[in-house]
Amino acid sequence: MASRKKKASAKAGAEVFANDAERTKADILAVATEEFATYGLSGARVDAIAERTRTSKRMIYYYFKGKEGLYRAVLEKAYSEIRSLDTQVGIEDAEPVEAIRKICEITFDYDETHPFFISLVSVENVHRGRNIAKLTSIKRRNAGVLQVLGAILARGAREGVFRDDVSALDLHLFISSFCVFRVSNRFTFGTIFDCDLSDTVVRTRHKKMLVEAVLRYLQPV
Amino acid sequence: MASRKKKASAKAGAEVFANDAERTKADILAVATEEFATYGLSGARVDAIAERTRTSKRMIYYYFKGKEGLYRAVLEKAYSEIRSLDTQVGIEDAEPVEAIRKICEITFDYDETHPFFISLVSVENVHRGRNIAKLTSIKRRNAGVLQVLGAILARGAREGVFRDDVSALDLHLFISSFCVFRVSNRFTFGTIFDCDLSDTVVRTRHKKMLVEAVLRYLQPV
Amino acid sequence: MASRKKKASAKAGAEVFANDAERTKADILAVATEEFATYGLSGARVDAIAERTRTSKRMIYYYFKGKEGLYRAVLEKAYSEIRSLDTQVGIEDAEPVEAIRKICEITFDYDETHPFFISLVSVENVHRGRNIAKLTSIKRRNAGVLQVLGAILARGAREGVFRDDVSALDLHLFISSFCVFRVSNRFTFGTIFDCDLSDTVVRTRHKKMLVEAVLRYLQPV
Amino acid sequence: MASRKKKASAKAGAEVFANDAERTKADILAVATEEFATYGLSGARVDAIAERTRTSKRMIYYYFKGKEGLYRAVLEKAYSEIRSLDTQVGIEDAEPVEAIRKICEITFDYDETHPFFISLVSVENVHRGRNIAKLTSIKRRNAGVLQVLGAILARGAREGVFRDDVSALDLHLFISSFCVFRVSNRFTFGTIFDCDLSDTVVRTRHKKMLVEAVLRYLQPV
DNA sequence: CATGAATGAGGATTCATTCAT
DNA sequence: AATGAATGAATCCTCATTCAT
Repeated sequence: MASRKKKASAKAGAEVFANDAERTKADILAVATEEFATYGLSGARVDAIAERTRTSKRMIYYYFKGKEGLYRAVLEKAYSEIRSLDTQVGIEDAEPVEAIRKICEITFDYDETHPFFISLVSVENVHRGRNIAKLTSIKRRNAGVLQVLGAILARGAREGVFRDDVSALDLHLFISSFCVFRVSNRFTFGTIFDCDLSDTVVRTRHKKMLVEAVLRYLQPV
Repeated sequence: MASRKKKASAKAGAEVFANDAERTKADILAVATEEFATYGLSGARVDAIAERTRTSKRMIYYYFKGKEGLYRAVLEKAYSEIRSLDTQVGIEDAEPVEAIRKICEITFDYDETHPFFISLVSVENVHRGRNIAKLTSIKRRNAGVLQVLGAILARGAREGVFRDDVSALDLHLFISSFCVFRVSNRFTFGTIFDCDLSDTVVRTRHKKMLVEAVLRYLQPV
Repeated sequence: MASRKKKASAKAGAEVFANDAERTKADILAVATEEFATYGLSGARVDAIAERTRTSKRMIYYYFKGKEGLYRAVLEKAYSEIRSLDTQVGIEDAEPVEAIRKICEITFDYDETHPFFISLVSVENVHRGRNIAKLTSIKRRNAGVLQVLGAILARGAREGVFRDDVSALDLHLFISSFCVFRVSNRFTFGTIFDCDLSDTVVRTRHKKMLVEAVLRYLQPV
Repeated sequence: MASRKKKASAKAGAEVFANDAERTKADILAVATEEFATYGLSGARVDAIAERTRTSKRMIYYYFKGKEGLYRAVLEKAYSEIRSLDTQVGIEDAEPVEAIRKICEITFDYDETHPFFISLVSVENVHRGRNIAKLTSIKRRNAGVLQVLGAILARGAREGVFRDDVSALDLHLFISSFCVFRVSNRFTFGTIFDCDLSDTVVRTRHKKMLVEAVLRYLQPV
């Protein structure tokens, strides 16, 4: 009955999922992402995930072996979705200053619109990155930003618009810090300082602030 | 860390603790801080905390009512210890540029040396700041930084060394982002980009980077 | 007693239980009935119940959510079993005096043979009927006696054998008082007055006493 | 400090309590009576009792040895207070019919106004009268009613106003049943039959009903 | 691929009671 | 006669996981 429905809709929009199995897995992952992001690794409940899924709890074990397997799959999927960010854009050809501005803005917007991902990363860090260490695929893919940033920095330095003593790693750290922190710590920061970081006005101001700070920092002396 | 300090001072000057009750509570809090920071709210085990304590599990319930009560007490204590940071220093009288440099460095060093506190804040944010919202004392105390920063910014602007369109809130966010992120996300960042953010050389470089970025950003146009 | 019956019928006709789930639940309920009746709501031990069951403690939580859920289920089942008492009999057609005699005797015998039920009701009253208030099914079913009694009283009055100023409610209270009290208070009463209310001779005498008292009370003036 | 206050007031109104000890004990007993009546033997909490008392938890152990000792003391006190009922009255000299009417009404009123006592008796019966069996004093005192009733019945029979085949025990059971049940089972009865047995109109009607039923039952044939 | 029933092991919490002072 | 601190032993409950079908 439930499977019937799945098959029907799978055939209707056949372009996305090859088959039911993939759909089921994706469904579980989507729900699990939310659960892990909201309650943490230990706080997430397998039962709760199963309940909000089209399928049964048994399927989680069938596809992901167990809770930790599911968590790792969630983590992997979350990280795999940012990859596109840096490679797709094709900003290496743009003017250095513009390229940096673009990267800042894209990063800022991505983090702003993906709070579950940010939360997931927090969770993983609380657990000392034990799981991400095992997912080598993430490493391979995500380290790509550094190439992009490095190329832009190099060209900027060559063209005399950027100083030449800033590493791609440090610049990425700088940009990420601001973008991630605003989202990851919005609750404690918002509570303590009585402000709403998700407010549109604030968001716009902060995006501009980031770009300005980064570009000023990169200016040659 | 907090536990280290506590025990040391207890031995150094016996006058610190009025009685055993306070000692017992402090002991529990120190251990719990580590546990919650390491395993998260749900991941922390009351049994594990009790075992590493001078007292029994029963005492945790006697003094803190339950796991969540203990967590809240830990949170409160952790936040109460930073208060000193901004007020004690007395940097309001220093030259604006020097004052800002000092604040950046103090913040950087504090976060660097208090990873459990940083982790605790992450945990609290994953749980959407539900607990910190109830601890009004934290709010009162910690919002003090803004006064200090505001005064320095105002004087800097008056003296013409700072631009006048930067709010204390935004500046604090900027500084905190970098200092906190380096610690809170050191595992995922370190793994993905194959670097060790706790390395002394890196740390020194980043501290300098922060000061430079902040001061450049504050420069009048 | 309830457990006795259950097991017997389970063996007699295997069709009674559709599946193991129902059997497991019934098994737990039977044991729990005894435990709650004997030790009260707080005095009953989930562990003790589980131990005397075919299944494990975990199942109690699986099926009944918790101790209180189990207690409520026990209460509901106990009350659902009396329903038959009044409706099945079909005494509405009998001669009024005979009908009343019958009802007195049935009530007397039912209470006499169901001490666990009587005890359960005591327990529930000590807890101020908090749980029964939530079980609306009980209300619906058990209030049926009043219809039966009312019809008999009306006919008796019409035929001139009963006075016409007695309500079904009061009559039911009258009958129940005696039947229930004899069982519910047998221990304190028996101890204080050195008598055994469960003795066959006493029981017969009291049954006769009840009928006589009720019929005399109903006589027209 | 607290003891000071007690002594002062004890001296002021010295007529009631011989000393502080007696006052403290009475205070504890009063609170415990309510607690045991409301929550049952296992449901009552020593902490809860202590908290509502002028003294500390330690005193409960000092005076009553433990929870069960306290419960027994509560039981004993509750039963000792009815004693007066039968002996004080001095109705043996009244006309038999009037004497019976009086006894019915006194019993009815006493139970109606002492719901904690009634509840306590229920609790004790759920626990199979284990504790009351140990309190021989209760037995001695309370069995006195039978003498009184017996004397009245005998005189009534002699005077021809009562039948001569009714025992004092059975009559007492009859009267008690009604009076106790109305109070002890008011919650379940009230819920199931949607009525309020504590309503003044109902109460008056039931008191009259009891007297009438008893007197009719006692009438010679 | 799918499901409801079942569970061992562990986890949080509570309780009556005692101890040091 | 009194008190705050402390506690061992339960007691209720939950969780990730597996089994029978």
